Amino acid sequence: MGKLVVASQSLSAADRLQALDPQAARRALAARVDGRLVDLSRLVEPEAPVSAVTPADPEALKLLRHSTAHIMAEAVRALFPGVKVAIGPAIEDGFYYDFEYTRPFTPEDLPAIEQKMAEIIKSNQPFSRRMAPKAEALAAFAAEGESYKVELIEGLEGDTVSLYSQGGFTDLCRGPHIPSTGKVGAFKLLSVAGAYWRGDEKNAMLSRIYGTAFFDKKELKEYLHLLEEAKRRDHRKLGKELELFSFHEEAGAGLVVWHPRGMLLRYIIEEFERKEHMKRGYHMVQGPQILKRELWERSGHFDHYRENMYFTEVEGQAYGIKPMNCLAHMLIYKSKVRSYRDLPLRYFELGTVHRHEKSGVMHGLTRVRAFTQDDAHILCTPEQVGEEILGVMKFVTEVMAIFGFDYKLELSTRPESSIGSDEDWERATAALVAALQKSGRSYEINEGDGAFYGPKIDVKLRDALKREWQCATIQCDFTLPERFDLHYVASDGSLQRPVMLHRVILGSIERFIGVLVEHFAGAFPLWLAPEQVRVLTVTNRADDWAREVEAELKARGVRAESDLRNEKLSAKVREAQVFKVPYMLILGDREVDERLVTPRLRSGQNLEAMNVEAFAARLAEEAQPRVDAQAKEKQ
RNA sequence: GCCCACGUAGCUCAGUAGGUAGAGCACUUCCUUGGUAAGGAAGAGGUUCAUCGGUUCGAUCCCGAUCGUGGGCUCCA
Repeated sequence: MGKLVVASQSLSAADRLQALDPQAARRALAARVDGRLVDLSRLVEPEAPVSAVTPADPEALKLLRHSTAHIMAEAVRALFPGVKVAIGPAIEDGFYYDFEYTRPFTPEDLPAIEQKMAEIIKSNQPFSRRMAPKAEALAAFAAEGESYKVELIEGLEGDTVSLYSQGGFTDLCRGPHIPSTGKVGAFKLLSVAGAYWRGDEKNAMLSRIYGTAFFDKKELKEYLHLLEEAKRRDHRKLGKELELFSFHEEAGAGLVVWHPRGMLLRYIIEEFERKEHMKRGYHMVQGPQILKRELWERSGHFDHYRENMYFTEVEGQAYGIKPMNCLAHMLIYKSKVRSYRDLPLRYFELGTVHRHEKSGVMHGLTRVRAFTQDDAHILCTPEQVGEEILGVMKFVTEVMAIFGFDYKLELSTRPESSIGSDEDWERATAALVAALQKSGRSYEINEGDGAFYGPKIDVKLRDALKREWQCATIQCDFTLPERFDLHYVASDGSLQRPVMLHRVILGSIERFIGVLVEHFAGAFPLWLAPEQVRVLTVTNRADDWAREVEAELKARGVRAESDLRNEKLSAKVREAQVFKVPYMLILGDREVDERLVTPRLRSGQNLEAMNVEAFAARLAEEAQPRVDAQAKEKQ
């Protein structure tokens, strides 16, 4: 709460704004006093600077949505007597409110709630704020059976709490709110979901209703359109349409089956990765899928990661199916005596791991139970750690630029369940922080979000729809080298302990491909497109020439196919468009006579007829790994 | 793992107040040789509606369990 002194000559924020700028005052939803948002009805000191928060203000939507959540709570209370209200904040794209009722709410309940909300909005009830002594508020909520509010108040500091009322509904709330319910221009309830009280799975499951609100109907319509666009780009839908991959109930949840086109895409990405790693001094290695259980006990995985692992037994010997690739890499390091002159050693593996994810968390390619990481472990001296981390960060920057992603950085620190000494954690964290600072990029901190063996830098990609995805991560580990007793001979002849960095660039190939599909809406840039060129014949008189063109392109390394079916050209064009093939070559009598091809771009644009050599030269130029601006355009 | 919803032909979806199921696309055959997003005709396709069990004279439709999917929560590359 603000520490505003109510002087005798204090005016409400609304009055102050009225005096300052009547035009803005009319549109104001709240006021900003000393940088703090307050209700228009709040009294403010005469000297305090006041400005209007109008719908154009970035904070305004949050206010509106939070107020709409209150309106929804009022509607739900009116329609479902006995319901308990929990919390209802504004979120990224809207708001929600959590309830406890004799039964969970279902989508069928939403229309009635929306209708009631519309009535409340139409009646234009003012939101009014009052401060109440804690004891009084507690008694009031307890009398109504609002046990969640009671719990919230008990957790609050101070002697008084603020309450907001509109119509017949009063809620514990910090505020501020819009002046009255009539300011809600457009809203929609979107979905229902279960949610744990206070986000803890040990607590009761509440019934959550999600919705969104805007100042006018046009904005709501645009938002709903964006949801449609996201649906259109959904990699699960496109993955099926483009014949990239499939999932099968009979195979198991979260297990991807790659079809030829999807596998080709994977191959292209993996080959790109191998080359990029070789350029940067990594060695390719490969470990087995299963390793003895004792090894997982030694590494700490058995104690800290068992829930996520699959185990099997052969001839009385217990094995763990690998959920991470680090163990084999340590065995390689240990296979001979290492000198400081050998370091850093960078082991790279496209390693397929299996993790037993909880049944409710799988999601297309982005959350699966078996996936391949572009994983590497860097073993180096303590002095080399900083430079190695920076090297990885540079690697990430270069690769993301090629794929066309912007990203942000996060630092995750020691979690509750972890191994290693405090000193090691401090050293490791300090090394990451130093590298982050040296990189000059800003970063956020996630307390307690590190891996069990070390802190990490997470890289979150931002895709074309501004959604964020966790892909790359860099983890600093002093503990596993200790547990596996790794060492190297230092320049003075003494045995020293190396430091290990765990890192991935794309993360999981599966997830990354899912993100790529959505980012490009399936229209991959030429270098990634599984099928780069499709040769289309106008009549079967061009079949021989088409076969020749296809063979010639293939010989030059172009991924070309031809469509010689007895179909009209328009049908062939349509199918190639559906598969989002970057180039079509139209071959009719004219092309046959002059041994030419007429390229048609995915955008619909036609190029002049040219010979195969000229076309191949154009492709060779365009097919370098880099972002094709055209491919990012909407299809 | 938890809450809610859903699971009908390869795909997208209709349908039955419980009486043994339909369309479009795709597929096959034939006709058509047609210049830039679907030419025409015929045919085949579900062991009967995810699986198993229950209620019922009778279940795709009601109930339960299991598997899977979707939206969330928790967790995560």
